[in-house]
Formats: sequence, C-alpha cells, structure tokens
Amino acid sequence: MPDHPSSDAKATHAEVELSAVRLQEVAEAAGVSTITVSRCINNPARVSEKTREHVLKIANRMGYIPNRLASSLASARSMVIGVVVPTIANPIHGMVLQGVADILEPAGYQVLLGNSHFSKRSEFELVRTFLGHRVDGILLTGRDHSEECLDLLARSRTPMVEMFDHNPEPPDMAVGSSNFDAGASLGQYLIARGRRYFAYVGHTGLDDSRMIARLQGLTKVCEAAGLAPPRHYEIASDPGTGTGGEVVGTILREVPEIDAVVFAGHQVAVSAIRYSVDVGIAVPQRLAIAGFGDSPIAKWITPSLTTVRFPVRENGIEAGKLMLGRLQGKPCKQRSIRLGFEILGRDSA
Amino acid sequence: MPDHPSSDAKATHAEVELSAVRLQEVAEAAGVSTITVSRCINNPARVSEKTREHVLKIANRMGYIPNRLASSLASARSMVIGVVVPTIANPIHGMVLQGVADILEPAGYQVLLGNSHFSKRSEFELVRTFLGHRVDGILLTGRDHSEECLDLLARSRTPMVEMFDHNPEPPDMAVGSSNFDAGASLGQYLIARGRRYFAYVGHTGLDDSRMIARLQGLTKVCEAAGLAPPRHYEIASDPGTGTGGEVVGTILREVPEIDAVVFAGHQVAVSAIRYSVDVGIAVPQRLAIAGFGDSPIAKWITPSLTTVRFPVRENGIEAGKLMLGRLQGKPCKQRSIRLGFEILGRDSA
DNA sequence: CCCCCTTATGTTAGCGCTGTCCATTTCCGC
DNA sequence: GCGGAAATGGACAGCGCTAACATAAGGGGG
Repeated sequence: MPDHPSSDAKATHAEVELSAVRLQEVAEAAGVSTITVSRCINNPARVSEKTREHVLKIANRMGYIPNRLASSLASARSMVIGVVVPTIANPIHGMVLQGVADILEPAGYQVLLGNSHFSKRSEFELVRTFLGHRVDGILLTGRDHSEECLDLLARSRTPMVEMFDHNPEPPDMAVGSSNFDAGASLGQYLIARGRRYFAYVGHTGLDDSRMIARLQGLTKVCEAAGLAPPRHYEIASDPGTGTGGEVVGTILREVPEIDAVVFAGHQVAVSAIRYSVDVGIAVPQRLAIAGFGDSPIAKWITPSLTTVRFPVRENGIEAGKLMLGRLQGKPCKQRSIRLGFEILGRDSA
Repeated sequence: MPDHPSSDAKATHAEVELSAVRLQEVAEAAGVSTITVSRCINNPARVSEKTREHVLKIANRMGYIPNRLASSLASARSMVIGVVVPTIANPIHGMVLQGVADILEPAGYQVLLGNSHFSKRSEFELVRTFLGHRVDGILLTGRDHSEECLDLLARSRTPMVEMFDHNPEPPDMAVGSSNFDAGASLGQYLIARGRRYFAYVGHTGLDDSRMIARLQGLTKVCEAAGLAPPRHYEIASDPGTGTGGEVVGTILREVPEIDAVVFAGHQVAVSAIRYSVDVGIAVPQRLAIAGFGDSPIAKWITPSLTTVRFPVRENGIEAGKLMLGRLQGKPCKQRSIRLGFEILGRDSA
C-alpha cells in the first residue's frame, strides 16, 4: 500500500475507469477553469468565440466524452426520456418508437426503453425505475394506468405523454386516435353495407383498453341502429400470431346468423380470412371480416382485409413533439392531440 | 432572499426537484447511517436482517426512490445497456430487442435505445453518446463498424456484443447466424432444384453488410457449380415496403434466361410474387423466387415464399446472456456464438 | 481470560460535473 | 478620464450516492 492515504480511493477508481478524460484535465490543458470548459459544451453563448474554439479543439484532441451522469446529477437534467410500450416485438409499437426517436434524438435526448407486457404492474415498476434514472420525461402507451403509477408521476412532476389513444382529459398530455370512434366508424361502415349480426374477437390476457374501446364504439352503433350488441369472443393468442382461424368456425357454429366478425387486430383477421377461404366460407358474401390496423399482408391477401388504419408513426412524432415542447418550456397549445384514422374499405367486408 | 448564504444553492435545487426523498432522510428516519440504507438496498447480505427490514419499511413508507445517477456516478456502474439497431421500425429488430430486454430487464438492467439508420457515422455518434451515459455495455447490430467506433469501444473498455451476424473473430463478443452460409445454402437448395441463372436483388443506400454476405455466399455456390455468378440488382426501397415487383419485369426483360431471383428481404420477395402472379409469370415454373427472413405473409401468399428463417429472438436472448455473463464476471465460455438458420422450402422455388 | 476472526455499522472522502455568486476586464457615453 | 453596464471567467459548494477503511461488537479456541 502506498503511503498517500488521501489518494487511495482515487487511485482505485482510476484503475477501474481507465483513461477516462475528465473535464478538469481538459481545463488544465486549455489553461482555463473547469466551468469554462463546461460552458463551452453546454452554454456556448456565455463564452467568447476564441475561448470556445480553443477549448473545443483541445477537448476533441483529448477524446473527451463528458460524463452525463455527473452532469445530470449536478444539473438535474438527464437528457433521457423513458418510454413504456406493451411489447417491442409488435411492429406497431416499433413504428411509434421510431417516430419518438426521430424527434427526440436530434434534440439530444436518448430513449430508455421498457416493455410492460400489457401489465399495469410492470408499467408501474418501469416508471419507478425510470424515475430512479431521473428521466426528464416519460411516454406511456395507452390511457389505462394504475392509480399508484399516475400518483407517482404527479408527485415527481415528471412530464408525461400518453400515446396511441385519445384522451380528452389526460393526467398530463396525450396523443392518439379515438379507439371508440374507430370502432363506431367501422361498425357504421359495415352496417351501411348491410351487416346485421356482429361478433367481436378480442384477446384474452391482454389488459389492453384500446381493444375494449373499439368494442364499445362498435356496440354503440349497433344499439343506435337497433341491432343486437356484438357477441364478444376472445382468443388466447398474441395479436401478432395468426391463429384467428378456428374462432370463425366456432362463431358460425354457435350463432349461424352472424354475418360480420370484427377482430381487434389485423394479423388475426388475416388468418381468419385465410381460414375461411380454406374451409369454403364465402368472404364477404356469407361473412364479412374486418379488423384494426394495417399491414402489407392485409392488403395482399385474397380477399383483402377491410380495416382501420391508424397514423402510427405520427403518434410517436406528435408525442415526441409534445414532450419536447414541454421540456423546452414552450407554452403548450393543447395538452391532448387527437389524431384521426381511416376506414380502408377493401374486399373482405 | 434568506440570510443563509450557505444554503442558497440548496434551496434553489429543492424547489426544482420538489419533495424528492433522499437517502439521508431515510437514514435519519431509521436512525442509522446513510451507508447502511444504501447497503439495505444494494447489498442486503451485508446488513442484519432486523436492520434491513426496519430500514426498508421506512424507505418504502417515505416513497424513497434511489437516485441512480448519483449511485452510478459513485459506483461506476449505471445498470444501463446501450443498444444500437438500424431502425426499430423493422419488426426484425423489434424482436431482437425484445429478446435482449427479456434477459436484461429481469437482471435489473435498462435498455438505452439508438437508431443508426444503417449509417456507420450515426452508429459511432450513438456509441459516443452511450459512453457519455456511462452504459455498462453496448450491443450493436451486425459486424460492420467504423474503425473509430471500435477504437472508442476498446479504449473505453466497455463490453460489446455484435448481434445478428456471425463473426468468428469479434472485437469483443458476437452472436448470430452466418449470412454467407445462409446465402450459400439457399443457393444450393435452388441449384439442387434445377435453377441455373440467378439474380440477386439488394437495396440501395442501405449500408447493410448482411445483405452483401448473403450475395457472396450465393455467388460462391454458383461458381462451385460452374454457373454464372448472380446478376446483381438493387432497388431503392426500404426492405419493409412492398416494391419488389417491378424489378422482376426488368430482370426478365434484360436477361430472359434468368430462372431464379433471390431477394435480400422477405417483404420485397413477397411483393415480387404478388407482381409475378398478377402479370402472368408462372412461379415457380418459369421463375423461382426466394428471400431471406420469414413472416406470416411469406407463408400465406400463393405461392408461398421459399425463404431462410433466422432465429431472431434468440439473437437478442443470446446477446443479452453473453453481456450479462460478462457483467457478472462469469468466465466466458466463448466469445462468439454461432446460431443456425433454416431453409423453408415452400412453393415459390 | 485474551487474542483473533467474523459480522455489523459508521466515518470519510470523493465520483465529475454545474448553479450561484463574485471578480475582473472591456467598452461606451458624457 | 471616469462611472457604470455588459461581457467574460473563476471559486466554491454541493448534486446524492458508494468504495474503502475504521471501528465496534460478538464468539470460540487455546
């Protein structure tokens, strides 16, 4: 052991974090104080051009990478945004995330990602973790959150945007299309084309309020048209997998008068079309099939799928913009942005 | 202004970070030192059970959320892993990421996400940013990185895993299937089924070495079989969009003797099938069509697509495990994990 | 009964950076 | 030439936490 008791700890640390250039080293090399180097990087306007160029050149030459942990700790801004999606394996959320990143990354923010697996409990845990990382903002998917989660968010005063669902009175901010309206519109479209007996197929075990809102919208227009409410079925599969076929058989066996099946997702709807064609159910003559969400396969299958297109990437972009506006202290025009949707009337209904 | 000059800064900070409970407050409330509280959370074994329970109960009641910025700064471990993907909008990378997260999140690590948009320059910038955040490890997609990027990684001694491509001699660690071998295998499959004149369709502007490796593998088996090397075409579209049709027309017009087209992606291959059927090109009789990667639509289109399936999620899982092993200091069995692939011989070739 | 070893907790000194306040310099009009 | 405003740079303290060392307390064998 060396006989420099005061530098022991430092020496040990230096071994761990080998050769990391610190602000102070740059300052010494440039012959200025540390705060000046800091300002050259974070607040260039407060430093003369000459000094700035000189310092930045040296910092660059030394391969200096500012330690954002220290910076964040001292300034209480982390330049990190936490994003919770149900599952990143679903391309939809991938595209939302792409929109988010396309706005946030150029502004210098990084995305900290978490998968809730459609569980409010996991969402809460992720929010807790994100707050531990002192993220500057949090984006959540949907408008259905646990009480304690919202409470935590409110108490921590962390900006939050709900994405991918419409919420006229969000806890903080929100972006998305109305799933209720989408369900209603699709229902109207089908009713206008002569459908009278509906079934709606959701997914068990996915605590997804958007799929429920779609059913509620559909139910409303059924009632308004004096029709029976849609029969509600659930299948135990991921929205991403193609196992929507068998349920069609079940439905027609149990309630033969049903002439339209609306699926909560598009992949399952496509697999239902595939199944129906295979077993000789005429689509759309005998049975209309429709879904929510679009994909190449929905367009290319025969008959092509009548479905609802949501502006997916826009969700992410608008959410990112909303967050950015808040973080930059701009006056917020509106807390809730309502996005539209489009009924893609194709061959299956 | 209050007359406590020494507490001015603190007061201002407190206003910003309203009501954040600190370690010290918990310690005072529990009647122990700060380090004891810290240990209760991070190193429970080093504290008696009685103390731990008592402290954790109080921490919980006070709603204490440890500040990981401070923790990371002091301990030089951030519990964050940086992941770079070309674009998260591509479901493939979404699934890889899901695999990564499924391993890393339960172990207490968070994923910091970055999109390189297939640009090595962006990848480098992201790595720089990640290092600024002092991530504990970095996952990159593919094995094609800029010199300065690898240099930075090596100098910073940050663990790194290359995902989604096979690299027998990685800079640090690697996981993936050999794209060269996949190209070769698909070529052999097609040659065995009587194909003699190949075209390969890649994507312009996507600096994606995996697609090139596939072509090289295909080229090798062509040469080995005494055939002409594949004619190389490129289309200017995302792999995700379905614009592979027109190129088939071009190919057959320019080189009518071509009897097999291999696409670098599956979406474009599917759209090529769709196009061919529409314009009356007999698939596979007149023209074999094959691709890389699988999806429901590849299976369901008529004729269904002959393609190569890669173990996508496994890539993420194995990459996560490799990283975790390194971070936990376990002896590393192998630095490079070779994953397989599967030729899905279907109707289109 | 003392010593050494193990276990439990405390003390100290930072981790690398930035906010605040203050000192100095520069520049201008009168 | 002088007072004062504006521009520029610096000293200091502290963000909230943990590594390392120090100390205290218990426990068993010689």
